[in-house]
Amino acid sequence: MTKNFNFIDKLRKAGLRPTKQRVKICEILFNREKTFHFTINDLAKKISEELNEKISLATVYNTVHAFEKKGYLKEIAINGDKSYFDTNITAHHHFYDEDTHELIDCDQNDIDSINIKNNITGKKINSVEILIKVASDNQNQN
Amino acid sequence: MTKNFNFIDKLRKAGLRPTKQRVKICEILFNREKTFHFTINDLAKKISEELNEKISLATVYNTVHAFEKKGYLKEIAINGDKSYFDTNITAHHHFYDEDTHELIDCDQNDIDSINIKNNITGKKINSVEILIKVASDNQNQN
DNA sequence: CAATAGTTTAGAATAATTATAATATATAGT
DNA sequence: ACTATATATTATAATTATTCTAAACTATTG
Repeated sequence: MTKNFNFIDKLRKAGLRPTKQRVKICEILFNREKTFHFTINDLAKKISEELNEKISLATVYNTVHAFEKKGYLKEIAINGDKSYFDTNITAHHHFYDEDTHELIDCDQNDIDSINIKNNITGKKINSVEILIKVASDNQNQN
Repeated sequence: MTKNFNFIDKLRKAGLRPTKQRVKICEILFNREKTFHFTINDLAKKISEELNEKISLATVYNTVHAFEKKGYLKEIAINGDKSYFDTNITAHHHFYDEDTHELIDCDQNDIDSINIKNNITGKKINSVEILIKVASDNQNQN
């Protein structure tokens, strides 16, 4: 469990107190190879599966939002009904599988650089996110 | 009111019964020059402002979703908390003003063509949406 | 180890959306 | 035009997602 020291450190550096709950959530979110796309609900479910303890939903919300504010998580643009978060905070894009409602990372290198010729005057561009919606080829979507 | 005939026709062609409520909603949505970005709530508010009648919220939901299914409206990808719809159903992209929470159309011509080199196997691309988040230049967002 | 500032928690409150079931309306067939 | 039937609308209830609240708890500082 040497990794938990990293999480405690990580939280401290962001000015967040390393509470038990936050460290646990860190373990679930950041102890993994590939990036993790999730809704608050997904995460809450994972917590009760992988941990034996239960963390209050309100705390999950608070923690995720705290992590997002500190840049440890990124909120992803998807059609409005749910809020998705992403542990991959580098600039990248997404495929959204409309059949399975799954989100898949799309490497920035898989898309030729995007050149925006016209910006809103007086504003600066904070981010450019591409969402590529895909679906099974032989399936008719009505 | 010659325009209402168009709406009745439009609804009929989509197999939707031209009810009073649907025609009214058509008037509000499609009797305008520039595209209209809205949440269900925005639309409901507009209805009670511009019309003297009141249409049940459930009907507004049903109608908007029926229109979306028929391709008269497009749902737009934004960070999860709200569902936005767009009367502009042509391929185009959006600026999202994080200061004002306003959505502005971005013409496809203002962005150099996007070339996606790697698709998910067995899937076909249904749409490619770009969201450009902007904010005031001299304002610090924490 | 005590004080305090920040955190967690259960549950209430709010907001967004969908379901329900009764009533009303549009359409097709006469 | 009239009636039967299918579909739509409505108010309200139910559901789901999210935020707020106030009390109990915990990490940090001195």
